[in-house]
Amino acid sequence: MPTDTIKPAELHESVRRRLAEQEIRYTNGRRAVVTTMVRLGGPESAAELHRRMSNIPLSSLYRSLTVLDGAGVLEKHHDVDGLARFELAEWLTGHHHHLVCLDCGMVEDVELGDEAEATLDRLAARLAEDAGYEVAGHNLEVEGVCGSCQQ
Amino acid sequence: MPTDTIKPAELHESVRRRLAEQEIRYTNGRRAVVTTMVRLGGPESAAELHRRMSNIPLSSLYRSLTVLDGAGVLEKHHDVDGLARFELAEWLTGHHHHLVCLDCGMVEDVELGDEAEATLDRLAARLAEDAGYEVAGHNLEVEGVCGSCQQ
DNA sequence: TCAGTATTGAGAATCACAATCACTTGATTG
DNA sequence: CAATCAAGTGATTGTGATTCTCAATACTGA
Repeated sequence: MPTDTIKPAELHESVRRRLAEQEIRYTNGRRAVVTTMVRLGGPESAAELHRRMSNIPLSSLYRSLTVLDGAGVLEKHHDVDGLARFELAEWLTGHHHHLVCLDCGMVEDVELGDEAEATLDRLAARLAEDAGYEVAGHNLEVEGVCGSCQQ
Repeated sequence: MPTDTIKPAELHESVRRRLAEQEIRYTNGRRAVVTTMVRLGGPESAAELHRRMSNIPLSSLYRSLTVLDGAGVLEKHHDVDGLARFELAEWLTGHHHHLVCLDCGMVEDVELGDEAEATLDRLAARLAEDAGYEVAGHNLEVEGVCGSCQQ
């Protein structure tokens, strides 16, 4: 898990700076969201986050998530059921891909080795250029059945 | 666009068989959905489909989409906003990947060359196995800005 | 400290989508 | 060909996630 390697204090400082650039305050509520995201590590739904931070009202939580997403601190994805899931942005955690369990819906972060990543990068770039796109990024989603769902 | 190469008549026949295997009728409403999907080619939302088929009530459209998805004729994805988008399943159109425009949200189907696809396949398989997953498939999503959104 | 702006909390509103239910259609059987 | 009966449809209502509104509050800079 990429987030293992990040010290919370440094991360909060990075986030604070990022927000400051955009003149957005790093309030307690927002800090709490980031802290919880670090603790959980993977992409989590608003409902799950709320379960861990029941003191923060849902509406405020959603707003914090929106603000942090807009500021590039969080990234918003949607799982198989369309539920929104948030995770710390890649500039905080490192570039990674997703393993999705088709059975339980869990999403796991995985990193590719450098060589593999470079290959993928090249593939994506070629693909985009051929279609007249200006490349911004890529994400490989691998679908399968996770260990605990297999037996 | 992969779907260019498929004759509607054959495709309908394939779909009919697929549904028949599961004792599901290929009704007019369902056929209309498939026809519209072929015409549009890419992943489309229920709302967009409804715009093209305003004679079919939304509730019926949703049901048809659910049935066709369940039967494996359509595949359901979720776009950046969490909106569900449907497209013809890969066994009908061929395996492909997605180019997403970060600006207008449009999703385009793209095919990778055989060698590239094989490489990606290997990557995905290794990745999944290392994590104890039983691989089922993969999808590469390349994000960028499309031609018309660039200027 | 004061004014002005950003943020929050509580609740209502919205939106995509699923479920219900009475009615229709269409396949099957005699 | 008509009777039968399950599958499908349309209209409507329900639901759950997310967003909006607005009054109350907290910051920030002068």
